[in-house]
Amino acid sequence: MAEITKSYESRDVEKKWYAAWQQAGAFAGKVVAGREPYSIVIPPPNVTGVLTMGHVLNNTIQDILIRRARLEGKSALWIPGTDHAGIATQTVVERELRKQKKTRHDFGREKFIEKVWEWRHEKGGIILEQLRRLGASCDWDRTQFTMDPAYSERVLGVFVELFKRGNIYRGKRMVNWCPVSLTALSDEEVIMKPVNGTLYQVRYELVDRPGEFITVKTTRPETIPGDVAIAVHPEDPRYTDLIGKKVWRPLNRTPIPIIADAAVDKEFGSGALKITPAHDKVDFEVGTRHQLAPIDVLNADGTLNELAGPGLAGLDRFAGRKKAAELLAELGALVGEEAHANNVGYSERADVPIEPRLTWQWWLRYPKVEEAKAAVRDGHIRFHPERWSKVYLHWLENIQDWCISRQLWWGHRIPVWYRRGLDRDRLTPADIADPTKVHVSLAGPADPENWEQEIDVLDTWASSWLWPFATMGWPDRAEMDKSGFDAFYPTSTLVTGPDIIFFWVARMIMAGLEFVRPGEPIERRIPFRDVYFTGIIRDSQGRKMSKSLGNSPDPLDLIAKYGADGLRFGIISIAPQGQDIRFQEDRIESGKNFCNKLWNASRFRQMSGPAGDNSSLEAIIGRLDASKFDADDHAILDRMLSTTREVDRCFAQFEFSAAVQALYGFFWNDFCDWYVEVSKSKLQAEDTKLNCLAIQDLVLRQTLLMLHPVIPFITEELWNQLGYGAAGTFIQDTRIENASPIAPAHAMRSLPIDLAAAASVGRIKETVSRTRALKADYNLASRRDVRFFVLAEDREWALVEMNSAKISRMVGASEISRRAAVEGAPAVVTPLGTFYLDLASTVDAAAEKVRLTKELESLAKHIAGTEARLANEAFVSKAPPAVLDGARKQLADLRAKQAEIDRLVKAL
RNA sequence: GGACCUUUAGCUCAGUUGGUUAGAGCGUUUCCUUGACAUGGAAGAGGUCACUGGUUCGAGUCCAGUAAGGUCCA
Repeated sequence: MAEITKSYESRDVEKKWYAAWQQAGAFAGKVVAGREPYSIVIPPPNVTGVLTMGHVLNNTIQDILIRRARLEGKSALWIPGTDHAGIATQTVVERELRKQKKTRHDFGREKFIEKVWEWRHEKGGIILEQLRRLGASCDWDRTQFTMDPAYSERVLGVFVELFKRGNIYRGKRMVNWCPVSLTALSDEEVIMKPVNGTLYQVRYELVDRPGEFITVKTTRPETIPGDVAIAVHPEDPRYTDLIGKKVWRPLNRTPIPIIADAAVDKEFGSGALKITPAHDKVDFEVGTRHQLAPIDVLNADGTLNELAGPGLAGLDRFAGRKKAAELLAELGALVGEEAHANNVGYSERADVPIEPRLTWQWWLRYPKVEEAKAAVRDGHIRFHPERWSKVYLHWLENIQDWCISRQLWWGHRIPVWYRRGLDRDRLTPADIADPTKVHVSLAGPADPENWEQEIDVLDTWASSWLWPFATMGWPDRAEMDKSGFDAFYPTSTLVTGPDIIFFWVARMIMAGLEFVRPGEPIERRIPFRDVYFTGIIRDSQGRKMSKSLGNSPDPLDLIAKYGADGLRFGIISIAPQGQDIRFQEDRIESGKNFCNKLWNASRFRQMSGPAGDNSSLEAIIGRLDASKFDADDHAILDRMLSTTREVDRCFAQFEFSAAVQALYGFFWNDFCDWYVEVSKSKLQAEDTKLNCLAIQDLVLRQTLLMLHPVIPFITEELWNQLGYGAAGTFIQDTRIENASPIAPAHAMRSLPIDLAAAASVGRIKETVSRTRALKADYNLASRRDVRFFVLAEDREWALVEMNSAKISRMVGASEISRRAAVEGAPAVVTPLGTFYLDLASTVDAAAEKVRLTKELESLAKHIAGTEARLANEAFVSKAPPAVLDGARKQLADLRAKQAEIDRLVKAL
């Protein structure tokens, strides 16, 4: 066994073990008979992405779950992969081409897609490499990409199937158009932002009553050339006589009608609304109701077209807005302007205002909406924290059809072929359903020369919503068998952010219910049982981390600085369930320090004595000699068991942060600060040495097992250095004993824990602590040769005597002796008697009096409080006996202490 | 406009079904390089639990309202 070095150096250890794990196939998710399956699919990161702190948190949690499952003896599978991120990837590659002064059109669709693939093979998926650095134990042999041929076939197959089932239709409807990406977006990809704009008051002159006007308020004067009517509310008395009349449209001057429609809000503006069906969702509906043909005045890129008329045509929409206002002013039609704050939809990716635009698109009527609600409402799928289920249900209640087509090149090209020569702008639903006109299939038409394929591709989310089953070979039976589909589906836990609850979580649930194991019970068809929503990582000022702010640390820098384990431990310890997280680097440093502490405690064990037989739990327990147990042995084993129970509870409830804190407290405070310190005297005595070493081994072994999912590298290294596993095995090959089985297991292995003895440690600790404080008060904290005299009852003194070597060492005393009486020395009242500090002669009586009086004051306050409670008739008659007893005992203790200090003060 | 979250020590946060004197880490003050660890140890200071009412013998915890900050949806 090599000697453990003085401090933990993460770099080499991480490299060594990750390679060893991979080489041994330790992450392979295999179905093993008799082992409960446990599976996770990674939320596929964007193939253009690099590792962010959000990924660190999210993937650390997944790794914790999967590694814990392995320790529990489950067949654990974690499937990694990336998605093709249509817009993002296409944008990245186009940006590179622009450096060569080229656009995708210079290459054409086929060649451009080749370029994207080139980019993907060169630079895509860096993030998966970075996840390895973090220690993620994914089954890398199963890495998937949504554009892989097999995966693509599954995506397109689903399109064909949903088309057959009548869920998919083609329609010319208002979509959210991104004028930068030049594609439609789904509602979910539009972010509403408050914008300070201008509300323009524009008057339209009545055709048959020159000099009379109707005034409307609009934020978008540049769309006036697209106006087809002015609408008022049918019950608005101000306008009833005008309904049916015509007004002059001020730009591109033409008469347009005044119509009545209940959609108009009488309260807003003047109560009259300009109707521009091509550029507003509500207006489009109004226009349809009144059979008014839309006039589209915008080009796809957001510039105004010829229909906008001279002066506006060719301008960008924002320049056009200013220009339109100027033109209106010149015409005398602009009668006012006011500041106006409203919400404007922005494109999520390009961060520009979207345009409502009328285009032909493919739409999906979501399947299994009701069942998807039931799955969560009835608890087949559990959300953590539970409150997100409300958000989920609310979205499903108000669900809208999903625009699944995108005007991009990079993506799954929609498997629809149109008969050559058809006018695609005039296809009716009947035409679409007619196989002689429109062909929908995976294979394509048998006579391709007569057909033209749809040029649009599918929304990326229309591929990732199949992720939990398409990554496991579905629907190909042979592939499913190969991947263990029958065992691993439904997956166990999904770990993701609440920001994609609509984009991804809800859609996966509907997809699973629609396609997997039709006819079987709901719990067999859902894609996962638990969904854990992480918080969002913010900077120390609470701002979201973003590239533009530059406030996002590079996780790889943090790994270099603090180690992957330090980063993992740190990030988990600051990530409470369900809350956003303020990132503070010093917490990551704490993670590193904890690793070092673990390292050095192990080093201490190694230096303290020969390694015994550590090859199994039984072997270590076999080395224990219960007859040699003292209070500290009982206490540390008791705390080990209670910590195990607590960690087990935390895992069951997805409280990772609490688990890490429990382990931190147990290991640092109970084991290192106390047990290791008292060990130092126990190790001096030959008759207690071996038992003490065995206890250290038992505690270290169990601690390493509990910590391994969180900090896999260092625990693997120490596990091997300390010889807890057979040669050639990993820590994950050992079964962790969970809280539920561990207490009986230890009891059966004749490990009797004396709880009363364990409890006495509390009194010893307090005595040590108070005595040290007394020393510190007299500036003797660092002296190791102080003498104490003790006034104590027989029972108290017996405990002091039994533990005298430890207490002397912990306190730094050369001698602790019992006296019948002591005069004129500073003293402290402890649970084990009154300890007098022997200052040999000189005591500052006045200072000592001040010190003790202060303590008396504090005591008096507490005594008064407790007395008041006990004097309260209602409390005595209604409080439960245990609380009452506790209060009485507390009062008795406080009074005894008060009497003793009183005596000390008088003796001065 | 609707829904949800947050408010506890200088900072970041715990606080399980209401029950002894409200905890942790970091920071801070004093002391200590003693043989696991200075990435450390010891001792200390620091809180009217946002506010107002209510329920209760008892409220950081339950209820109602108010205020501030945040998120999502419209």
